[in-house]
Amino acid sequence: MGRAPCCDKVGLKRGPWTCEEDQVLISFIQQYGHSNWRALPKQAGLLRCGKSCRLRWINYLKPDIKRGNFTKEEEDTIIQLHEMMGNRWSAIAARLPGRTDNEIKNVWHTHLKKRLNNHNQTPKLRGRMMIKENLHDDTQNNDKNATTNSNSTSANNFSDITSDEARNSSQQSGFSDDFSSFTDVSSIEAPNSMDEQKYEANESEFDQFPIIDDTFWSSPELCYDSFSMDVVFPNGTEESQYQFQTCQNVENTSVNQGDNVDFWLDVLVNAGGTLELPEFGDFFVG
DNA sequence: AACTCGTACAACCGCACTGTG
DNA sequence: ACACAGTGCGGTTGTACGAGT
Repeated sequence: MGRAPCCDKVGLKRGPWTCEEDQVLISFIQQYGHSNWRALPKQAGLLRCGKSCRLRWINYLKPDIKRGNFTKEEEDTIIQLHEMMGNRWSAIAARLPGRTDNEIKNVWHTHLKKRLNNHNQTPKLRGRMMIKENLHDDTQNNDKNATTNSNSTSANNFSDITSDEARNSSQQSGFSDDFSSFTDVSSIEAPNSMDEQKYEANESEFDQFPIIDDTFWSSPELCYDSFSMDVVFPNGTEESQYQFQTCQNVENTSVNQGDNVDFWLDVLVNAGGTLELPEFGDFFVG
């Protein structure tokens, strides 16, 4: 059985909104709010369906909507977030205050896709996570996945290895102007230092860490709650907080590459700290 | 001036998700 | 557990407008 349509289309107006309709909608919402979109047009005296009213309000009339062209920074952010999240426009819009998912979607299809195509190819997100120090205690996973050695030697090795990998990867992709194909996360600082414990992973352990490719964020085998972190770019000029959201089904988790993914993501969820990217080559944070 | 074509963006459509009875 | 209404989301379409011929 199909669902009933959201509104009865008979007698309802479609197409572009007029100034008068906008004014009616604005003043009604200012006065009564929009607790029920379905009932709103009738109450407001608009010959539109509730869905159309909601869309018009959210995408155009809401007071905090930022109009005008996207800045270079906003476009860069969209590119980065899109690489990370894919076509999850609402999630991307959540990171750009005043911008709507529809607007971002449009600007992606009309401007940014082209801009990336001009670079011959879309940059690939690829990366590995590594926790160096200052993390919450997690002794259960700690035994399995990390040592408590606070010496930074391994972290340096890690940087060397990934630098080479990054360079190789970048060469293979032939993409090195604005982005490369490797994301490297070398350290996380937890905000709460009371129960911190230092972790470090050696190279062989690191080799088993999950690669963060496109499927990482959408694979049904990798289902986690959301987590966020600050990413500091190596040139020190850009700093952004990235919200990673995945589906919520930890029950059916099965990770071929071992349990490390559980551990690291648990740590990330709990830490919410700062990531400092090592100093090497070009790279893309997606 | 008239026409065609491409671009930008607002709006629509259908499906998915969530809350509720 | 189920059905349904309301809402959110992403893909797609429609239309206005400017550039080119």
